[in-house]
Amino acid sequence: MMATSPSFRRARYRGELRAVILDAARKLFIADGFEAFSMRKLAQQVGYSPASLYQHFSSKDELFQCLVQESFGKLAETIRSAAEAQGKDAQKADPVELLRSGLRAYIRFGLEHPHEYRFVFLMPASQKPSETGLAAFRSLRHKVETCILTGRFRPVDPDMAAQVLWATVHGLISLLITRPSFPWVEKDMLIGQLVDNALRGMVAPEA
Amino acid sequence: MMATSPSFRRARYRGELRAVILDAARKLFIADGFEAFSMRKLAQQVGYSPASLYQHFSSKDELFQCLVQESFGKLAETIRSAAEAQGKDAQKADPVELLRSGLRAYIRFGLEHPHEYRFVFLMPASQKPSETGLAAFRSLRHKVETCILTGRFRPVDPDMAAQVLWATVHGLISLLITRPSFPWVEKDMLIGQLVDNALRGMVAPEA
Amino acid sequence: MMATSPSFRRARYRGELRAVILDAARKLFIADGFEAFSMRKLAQQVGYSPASLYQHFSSKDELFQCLVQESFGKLAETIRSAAEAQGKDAQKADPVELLRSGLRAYIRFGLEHPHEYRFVFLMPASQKPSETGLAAFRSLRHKVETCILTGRFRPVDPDMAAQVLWATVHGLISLLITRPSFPWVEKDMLIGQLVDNALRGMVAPEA
Amino acid sequence: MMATSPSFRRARYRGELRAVILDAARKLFIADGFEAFSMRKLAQQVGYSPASLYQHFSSKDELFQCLVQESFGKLAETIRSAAEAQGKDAQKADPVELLRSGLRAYIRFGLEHPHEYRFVFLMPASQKPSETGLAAFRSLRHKVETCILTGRFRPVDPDMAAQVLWATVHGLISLLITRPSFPWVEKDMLIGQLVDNALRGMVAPEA
DNA sequence: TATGAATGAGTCTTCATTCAT
DNA sequence: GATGAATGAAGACTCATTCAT
Repeated sequence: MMATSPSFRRARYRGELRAVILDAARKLFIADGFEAFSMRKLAQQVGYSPASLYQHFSSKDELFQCLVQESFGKLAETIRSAAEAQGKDAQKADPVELLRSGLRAYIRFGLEHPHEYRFVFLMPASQKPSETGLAAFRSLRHKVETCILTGRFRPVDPDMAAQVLWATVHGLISLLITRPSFPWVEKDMLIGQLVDNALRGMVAPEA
Repeated sequence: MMATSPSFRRARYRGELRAVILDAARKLFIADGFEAFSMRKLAQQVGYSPASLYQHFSSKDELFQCLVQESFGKLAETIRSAAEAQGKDAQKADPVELLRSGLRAYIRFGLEHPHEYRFVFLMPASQKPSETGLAAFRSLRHKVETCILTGRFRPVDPDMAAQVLWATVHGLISLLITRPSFPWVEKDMLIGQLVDNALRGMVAPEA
Repeated sequence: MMATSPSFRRARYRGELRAVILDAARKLFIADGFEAFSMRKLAQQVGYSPASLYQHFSSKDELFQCLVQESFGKLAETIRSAAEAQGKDAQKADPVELLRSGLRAYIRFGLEHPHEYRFVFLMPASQKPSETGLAAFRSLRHKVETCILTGRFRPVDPDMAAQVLWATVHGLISLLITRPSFPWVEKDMLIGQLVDNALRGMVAPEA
Repeated sequence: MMATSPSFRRARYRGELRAVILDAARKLFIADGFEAFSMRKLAQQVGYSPASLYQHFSSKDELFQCLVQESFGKLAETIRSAAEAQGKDAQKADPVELLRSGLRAYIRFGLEHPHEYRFVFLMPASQKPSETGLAAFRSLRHKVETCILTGRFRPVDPDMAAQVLWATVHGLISLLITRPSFPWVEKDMLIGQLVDNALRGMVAPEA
């Protein structure tokens, strides 16, 4: 890696270092796993002394929390932009379709950013549900509510329905991430079927 | 605890020690988490010297793998016995109902033995799917196949359907385990709805 | 504290900073003890960067020596002013009473400025007796000499008598400072008795 | 030092290591002071790896406490044996003389074992007065009481008198230890005078 | 003058593991 | 079987200090 070359290091702008360190940290977490991560290794990776890291992050824990926050931010951003993209024809469009594409976007994000997803959902987490996390869930529930209010879904508790959907998609993402060597069927089809199946179970039978 | 008393130790039969050690190890994992586990603490818990453990397990890793195997065994056994319990009237009974109660048994096991489930599915796992695991999955797929062949399910790829179901229930278990502080709705209802919803999405529309 | 506000800092005159730093350093020593003191913490307390301190003190050690000097100065000043206060009627007054009040002033200083006293006498000291220290001792010896020359004290070596007295009062100060939780009797009485007893041992028996 | 030679090390008997480590630790404390002491240096001195020390002492602090205890033990033992040595003719002997020789023994111990004394009285101590320490003080107070009850001392509070005496002798010891370069008068005479003077101040005037 | 960045040396401590007894 | 002793490697983190800006 060029990262350790002094000339490269000297070129870094002010304050950029936090980002550089965070990137390297993420790589290490990804490569070696949560347990194998150490400040020493990170310092080596970045090309600095271990002590240097502590000028940018007060502790290993703070650094890790930053990583989680970043990942969560990306997830939230993805969800939000996906929602906005469809916001235009939201009124005309079938709310079930909106929900379907939202769920797919969520799964896609998880699979395309497995490490971010890991940070957010598959790691010894700070126990309290973050406000951002709750906001994301509320957004999902809102979509579900629309489906129910418009009669497209059976009349069920929107909280419960949203939790069922979240659990469903989370299950697929986490299994695909943590069991990559399982003989899965073709993934896109699997994703499609999982989402379709969950929604099909919710839609009200046509009069 | 009496476990550390010499007299108690002397009473142990040969080979029994492996079990004693494994039990203590599990307790430690449960109590302190994966990261805090160490051979030293285990030895102290058992009442032996750290060196002694190496006469029963060649390494920390082997010990851990044994723990995983044990947990997996319990899971497999639970599933199998649940299946057998219903096997008698399997021919008469609705295959969808068989499947439903199987899925519920799986979820129940996960929630009643969160640590076992954690060992099997939520830990930095040895990557190859174990034969026992595949067997368990095949058992699930078999039930799904029956549903399809009897026309109770839409005609879909049984592999895919089984994977969808597995992901669905796994998602709920893992979220309930790792995010206990999320404001979940009443659990039994949630479980029921999740399973019902997934199955409802699969059953063939009545002619 | 306002000490860290830039506006406050800007108001400081040149050279004043040394004093500000020394004051903060003393506070830190007092609050956290000698071992916990560090340049970093000092810098933080003062509101400057650690590097800044090195423009005012060449090293941690120099800074510490300054602190000791300061403390010693206060002690010397206290003793001297106490002596002067009684200097007026020195000729009429009983020299033993002068000595008594001097010793009491010394003890009082130690107990009222335990940290100063600590700096001077209870810390890994630079080994050579400072000139200031010797001067202070000479002042004590002079008072003793007067007692001897006027026949109020037994005819003993004034050096020895002065050392005995110094050791006696130092012992009380240092024990009271370092063993605050010992079940001491009432302090003022203890001080009075200690001084009175030492002097009583020295006065010549009345003809 | 031979201490690091393997052949020497191998010769060590079981359990002897604690003593070896403690001795080396004391030397280090003496040589470099409390602050400069580190487990690393100790390990190097003893010829072992740092980790080894932790099999004999659970922490740096425990090791230090052992050192203090040992020193205190020696002090207590010295005092006690000195008392016993005179116990035979205790009834006939002048109680003041008993006290005098006790105080001298205490000072002698402090000067002959300055490091022990340092550990016990001149170091950042665990704050509560140890039971052993209180016992030693009570023994001193008892001697004082005898002097008072037999009319040899003025009728004063024995607690206060004992504290005055303790402070007096402690002052001399600690100054002689920490200020070795001060121009002291001849030590034996100084000791004699200090003790005699303190006692002289306490004895009741002859009728 | 002040400081952000950097660091080499050092802190205590824990770990899994080995080996002679 | 069991263990006391020992260790190399690693852990997070702090320190006083320097230097270019």
